[in-house]
Amino acid sequence: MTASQDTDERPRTGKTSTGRLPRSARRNQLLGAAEEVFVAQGYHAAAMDDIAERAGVSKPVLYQHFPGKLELYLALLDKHCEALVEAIRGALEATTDNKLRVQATTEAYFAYVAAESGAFRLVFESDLTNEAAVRERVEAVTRATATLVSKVIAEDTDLPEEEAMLLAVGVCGLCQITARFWLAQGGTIPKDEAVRLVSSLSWRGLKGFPMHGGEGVTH
Amino acid sequence: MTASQDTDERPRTGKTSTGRLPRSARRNQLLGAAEEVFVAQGYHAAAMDDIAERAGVSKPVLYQHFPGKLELYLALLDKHCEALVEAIRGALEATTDNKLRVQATTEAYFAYVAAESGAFRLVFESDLTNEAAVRERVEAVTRATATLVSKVIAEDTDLPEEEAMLLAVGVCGLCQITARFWLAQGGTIPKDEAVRLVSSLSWRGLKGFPMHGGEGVTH
DNA sequence: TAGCCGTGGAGGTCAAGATCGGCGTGCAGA
DNA sequence: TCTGCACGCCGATCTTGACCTCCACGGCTA
Repeated sequence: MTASQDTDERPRTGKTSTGRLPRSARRNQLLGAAEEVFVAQGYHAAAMDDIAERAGVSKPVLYQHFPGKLELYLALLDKHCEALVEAIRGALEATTDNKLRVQATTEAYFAYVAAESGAFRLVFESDLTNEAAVRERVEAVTRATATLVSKVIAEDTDLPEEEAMLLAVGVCGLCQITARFWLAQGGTIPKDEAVRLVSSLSWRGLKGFPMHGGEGVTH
Repeated sequence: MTASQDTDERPRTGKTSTGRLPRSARRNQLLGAAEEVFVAQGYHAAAMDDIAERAGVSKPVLYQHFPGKLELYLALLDKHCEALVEAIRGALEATTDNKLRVQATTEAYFAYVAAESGAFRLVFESDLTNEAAVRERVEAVTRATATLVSKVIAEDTDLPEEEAMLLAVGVCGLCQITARFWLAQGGTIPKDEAVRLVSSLSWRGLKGFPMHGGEGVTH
């Protein structure tokens, strides 16, 4: 009946699985475990106990590496925000043909969302948007990606800056939403087909706006 | 400096402001108070104490009208989900000209988001998406609106059902994302101008897909 | 005027974030 | 090889905060 009768068979060292790790390796392992738990359960439903258990360590170690739950979450969020922005930047820099740019950007969104870790949920489906730090980061991502796209739009159209920005936000949002829907559908449409459809929609929509020299279609 | 100095002038009874109300009126008032608090603070940060205080009643009355916090939230969510679907349905039924349909749908999204209550946050920015009941309702909204739109798309194109659905989700998402961005910008672009831009983007994107009879543009 | 019913403030419970003393391991030096 | 030391880890606990009910009070009806 005594609760301390847990019959722990510790092989010989006393550790459950991974044994003692150097500090940076342990930190990375904790980040990995936290990512899995946060992605699967969201911020609020994820308990620090869950993360510690997933990593095979006890709670105090978690607090020896991160000041608190929020900082742990922000570390992951920053990492994946940066990854997305870089992916979009890469897609836009890969070519100067704007049609191909649209395709590559759409492809980048789909690849980001399709990553097996599911980490896109931290950015696009966070349940901590009330926290100022999180909201600020998520908005910074949309602002950064949309700014990259809007520069391209503004290069070839006569649209004022704010309007180009609105369209850029729209195109990025279109990619994001459709990619998430496509993923949630679970593969009834092949990815390349979905990318082709969405980039066609974006490209035909964009190329109709007035261009330098008046080549644009008016309506 | 004391926070409890709210100078409540209770007219003559013991009630703070509204006095005794019939049951349905009280319920509506509680829903209104809950909506304000949930919109302003999100689900998790909102406390039942806050809602009761906002309504000028005490907590037990809240629990006499709603079994718990979740049910209160779901009641509001259902109300505003239904309102959005009906608005989109109305926009699509207002005409048979598809270009005007796109404009009206976009306009409906902007109007929905611009509503002074800010209730769109319950649907588009909920921080309770891990809760199955909430997730299910939010997905039902996107499914319902996109289905309405996809039927229109499928009427005039040769696209298979799944592809039309993907495009419909995309167009709805485009409206939703741009409307929210436009609102967050706080009026640097007039609403009509934003609607015009976004609906141009959507319409030009959509009308290029292959139509019955082969009139569509191929790429 | 007497009873009833709804309201209000104070409190219970519990989950989850955050923390303290003890233990065991591996290494440095003699 | 033996011994002392330092470090990383763990069980057990504290505390906070939020959801959810119990005893007194005052207006309405017969």
